[in-house]
Amino acid sequence: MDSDEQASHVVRALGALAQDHRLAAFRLLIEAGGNGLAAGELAARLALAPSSLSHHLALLAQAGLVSQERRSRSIIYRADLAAMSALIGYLTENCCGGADCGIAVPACTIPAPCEGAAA
Amino acid sequence: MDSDEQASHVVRALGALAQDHRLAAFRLLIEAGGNGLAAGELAARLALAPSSLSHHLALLAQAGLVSQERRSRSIIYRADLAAMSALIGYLTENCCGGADCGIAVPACTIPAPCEGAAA
DNA sequence: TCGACATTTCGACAATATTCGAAACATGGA
DNA sequence: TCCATGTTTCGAATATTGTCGAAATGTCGA
Repeated sequence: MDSDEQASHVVRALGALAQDHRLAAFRLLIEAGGNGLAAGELAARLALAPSSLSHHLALLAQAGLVSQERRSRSIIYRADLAAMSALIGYLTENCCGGADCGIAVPACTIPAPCEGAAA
Repeated sequence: MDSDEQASHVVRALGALAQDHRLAAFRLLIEAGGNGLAAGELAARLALAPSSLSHHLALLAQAGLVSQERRSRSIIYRADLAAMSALIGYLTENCCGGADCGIAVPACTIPAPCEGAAA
């Protein structure tokens, strides 16, 4: 990926998170961990019409921040931590790659070694 | 700042960076370091009309990501590294505060101890 | 096969964003 | 004081976004 492509991808990811409902949805998915959440469950928690939420989830998916998997009648969404980490990595480099920098980015806490993404 | 306020501030900061020209402008300011860049210089490098750039800079300033200082006829803009660090910190917690996490955010490299923001 | 459930796609609408030129404002020098 | 320079504010045109209801798609159980 060349530099322009990368920047354009970052803009899309930032834009995907730069909206109240989408940021809230993503945070719920992070909180839900490997289990993920069904689209309907998210819509209910955010008090959004299913079609509105579907649109937002499509944007998040297009930015690569969430993945989807059909499970029976529901479609389960999960946050893509690697994509999020890559975004943070880009911002970190972007923040500290310049002329002067004395910022310490708080390290990722790694609270638990993943309890597994099983249902 | 309560949680909703914080999220709303983060949304604004993300939105400020979620645009080609604004992300490019911010990156130029990061690169320029403590010296900052004049609005006109930024407009020239981004090939944008001065009024358009002024609008973008106002958004970045409103999000707290850049500061401005008049120097003679020019207005010098500088990236606010602390604000950027806070944003990255929020995203990092947001990414890693959930149920499972094994992501290592690359540490800030701290290339130089700041060569001073003097003119 | 049929009906109920979960979600997406489509179509439309209001709200917001991006862009520019023209005009206004601020600063410094002749 | 007057003019040139650098930037912002204003006003308007176009594009994008966020929202919803209605209809279409996919899945399961009877």
